[in-house]
Amino acid sequence: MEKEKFLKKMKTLPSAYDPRDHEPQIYKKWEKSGYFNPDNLPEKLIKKDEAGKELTYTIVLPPPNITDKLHLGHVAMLAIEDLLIRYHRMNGYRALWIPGTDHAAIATQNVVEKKLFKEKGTTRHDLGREKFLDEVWKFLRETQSTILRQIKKTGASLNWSRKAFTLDEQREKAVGKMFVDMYNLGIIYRGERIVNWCPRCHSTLADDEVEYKEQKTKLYTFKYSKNFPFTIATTRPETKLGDTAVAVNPKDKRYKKYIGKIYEVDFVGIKLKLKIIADRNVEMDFGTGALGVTPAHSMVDWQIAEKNNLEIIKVIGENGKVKDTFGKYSNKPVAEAREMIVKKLKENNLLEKEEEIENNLSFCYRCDTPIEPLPSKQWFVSVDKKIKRLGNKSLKEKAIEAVRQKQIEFIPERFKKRYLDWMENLHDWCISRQIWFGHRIPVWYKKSSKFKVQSWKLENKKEIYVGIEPPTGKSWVQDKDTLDTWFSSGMWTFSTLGWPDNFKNNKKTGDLEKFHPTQVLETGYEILTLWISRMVMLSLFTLNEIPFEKVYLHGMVLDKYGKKMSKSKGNGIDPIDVINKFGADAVRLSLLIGSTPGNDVRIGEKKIEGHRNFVNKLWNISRYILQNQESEIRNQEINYKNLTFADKWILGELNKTIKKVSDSLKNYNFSAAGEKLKEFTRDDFADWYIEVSKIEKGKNEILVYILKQLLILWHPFIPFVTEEIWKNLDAKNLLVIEKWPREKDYKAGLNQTEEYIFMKVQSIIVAVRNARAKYKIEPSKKIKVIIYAGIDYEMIKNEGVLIKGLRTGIDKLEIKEKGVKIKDAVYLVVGNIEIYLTGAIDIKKEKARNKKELEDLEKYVSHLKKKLENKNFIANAPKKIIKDEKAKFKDQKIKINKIKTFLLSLE
RNA sequence: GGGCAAUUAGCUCAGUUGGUUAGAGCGCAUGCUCGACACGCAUGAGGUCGGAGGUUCAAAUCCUCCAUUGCCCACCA
Repeated sequence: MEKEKFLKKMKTLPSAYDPRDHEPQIYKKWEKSGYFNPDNLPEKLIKKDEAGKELTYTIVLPPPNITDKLHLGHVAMLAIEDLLIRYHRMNGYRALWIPGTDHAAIATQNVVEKKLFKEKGTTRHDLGREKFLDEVWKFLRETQSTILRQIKKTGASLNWSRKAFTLDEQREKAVGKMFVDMYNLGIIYRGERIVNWCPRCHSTLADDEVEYKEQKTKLYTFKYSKNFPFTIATTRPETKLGDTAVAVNPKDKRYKKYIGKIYEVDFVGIKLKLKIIADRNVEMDFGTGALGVTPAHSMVDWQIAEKNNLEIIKVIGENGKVKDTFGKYSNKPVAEAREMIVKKLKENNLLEKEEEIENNLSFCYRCDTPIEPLPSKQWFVSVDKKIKRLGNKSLKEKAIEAVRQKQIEFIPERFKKRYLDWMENLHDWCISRQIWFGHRIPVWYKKSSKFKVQSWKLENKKEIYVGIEPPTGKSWVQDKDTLDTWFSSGMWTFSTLGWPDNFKNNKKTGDLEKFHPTQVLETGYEILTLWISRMVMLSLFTLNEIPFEKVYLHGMVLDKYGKKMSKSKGNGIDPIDVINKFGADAVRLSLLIGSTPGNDVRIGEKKIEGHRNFVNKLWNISRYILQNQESEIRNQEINYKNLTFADKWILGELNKTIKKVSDSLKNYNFSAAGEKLKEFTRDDFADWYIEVSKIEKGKNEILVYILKQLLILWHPFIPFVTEEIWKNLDAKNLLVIEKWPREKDYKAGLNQTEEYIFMKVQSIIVAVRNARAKYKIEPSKKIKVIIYAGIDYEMIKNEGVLIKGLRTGIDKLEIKEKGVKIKDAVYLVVGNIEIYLTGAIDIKKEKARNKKELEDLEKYVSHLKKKLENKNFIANAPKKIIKDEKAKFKDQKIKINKIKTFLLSLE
């Protein structure tokens, strides 16, 4: 009769939690509540600092590319950030998490270009700039909502009303203002730099568009002329027409005497003036150890030339041919010029050696043409120019200082070194890109002028106009180039908070005042240098304030074989698939647990499945409690006067868990926090306390209380299922805004001895329960159990002292009890079980059973006792004695847990 | 070439400033369908912590060297 009633009750909630039935509705409910917007959070939840100012907590979402589809790396990022945001929201902060997308100029342009070519066979040059950009925007309108929609599926509590895009109107304003400000201060200037030029595509290539290939090339060893004292080696004789120096290693004894000298030579009919200079980048072992410096056509040589103020002679033009100022070599294609020069050298007996070497050459990723490094006019941000407003420090200095002085901290710390190393070697930042999609450079030139300018100082103000709004009149042409995407995303922390409108007369207002600097920037370590450094510099430049206090770097998400996930390999896990299959909670948990900051994480479906199972476990815990505890008890206070041993213990464990979880989260140790919660939920609460509670059924407000606390603690990790259970508990508010539990002293925990004994008792109680069920013993009947606290559970079981009796039947327990000598027993009651714990043990009897082992044990125990009791004895003991002591027990394979229990028994 | 990391159970990984017995999940073995949960429960097997030295009363943890793997940067004239 009673059983039927119970089973009927059980049917109201399904035994397996199906996320698909709940997640979409829950997210809608959250959005409707408005709590993702910190302005809407209830006043009474918000904490204030000593000055009476409300606490805020801000994270900007690293904007995914607008054409992206969600991958597991995104989900890892979202899970971590959502965890931080939800945790702080529940802790009384006005927590703001700003969503947005990045226009990802190069990537997006490439996608559209490829698509156009595939569908219509047209290139962007066929279309022209305006029509091509129309196509890009058309494409973006189709794709842009995908990533945002997918982000919502993960449960991310982003403030959608503050959504931003790196190329929207507000950001365009910010970018323009930044450029103009920097230009006016001389931080932005125009200069030359070597770029990767594809003579076939007639365009520059970004560094990541260059492909390197091992190739066999000829290395020529030659003398420039007869009057030049030594030979040099090159794979590109034709560029030697532009040499202005020869570099050697300063340590190289062979050439030391030549350093500083200038030679005028006749190189295959062309006059060159060569200075011998020292540079430690020159390898003594390569070639002849002497390097002909061609500033205009090699990256390294360019740097050497800059350092040594060398003249720059351009030999090769954008068409891949020699320029027209080189006599008979003029206008010859590179390969032809090379042949001619080699031939000439041979004729003059200047070619000493011709050998084949393996060489790493750069090619255009699109057309496989060898790259021609060429100098080209570009816009730069100076990182070295001192800025008055910043205490006469440069951007570089400020950005280094902020980290050195620990205004910005890295998690994990090792990335601090990488940041500083990179920063210290930082050269001026080239911000112009020869692509069409992006923020167009806000510079206009007079149509008539030829902008032959080398640096900002030489700009003729009448010929150039720099401003946010275009100049009036038709005589102006805008610069064709666009800005590096990192220029706009580098402003992300403050451009999303209303800069420049919210920054008047050097004072922050509105959101900018409230939420900047942000607290954490959480992103993948691969963009540490690309993005983070730029954000630091731009924020310091314009606000003279750091953009964020902490940088948390997560690793890459790899497949279960440790490979990068990619579609072409077919090894990728589509997060949307697994979210549908296992639920967003399970996916999030899989990415949070078992991963540590800065380290890559491997993930396979099996892992997600395991966490799905755990989520289901939590569901069933609540299902059991909900069905057994009537609603009137759900808000009842705990009566601390009337606690059982078990109650005290579980409340004590809960306190420890709250502390451990809170501490771990504060230290960005998400995995540890999650694992501790899992351990408490399953091992302590479900497998033990709930089982014990079944012994004495009835009202138990502690069950409900602990469940509620658990839901709060779990919520930042697995928001959906916890919110759903919370709803079933007749809670008035959404769990999103529930207060995080404080670690309290309930005076409910156990003392150390009690705890130790209790740990022992745990398994016995479960065994009793099992035995009761098996032998159909009335729940009301009292059971008396006697345990040797001094003996390990394993020993008890093996030796069949008491537990075996329990497991095989209560009757036998009674019989065994007769032979036991009890003294100094501890008595306790759990439900209807009376437990006597005794430290007494009949050593003689045990000895007889296993003499050898026990002797060893006793010896070791006394040794340990000494060690434990007298640390000074150990500390002060001569080395030799300690070593002898150790040697005595070296070969004994004694399981230490036996020793420990023995130790207890001897005391 | 420069730098950073990793190496712990069959697999994937934890292991906070050196300190009682090196942990978890998965997998494996055995037994459980008893009133939340088989997406479950109980019990168990499995590790000389990559190798070699060193520091220390005490090392997975600190130092040195070596090996293997991965990543980042520079780029070979």
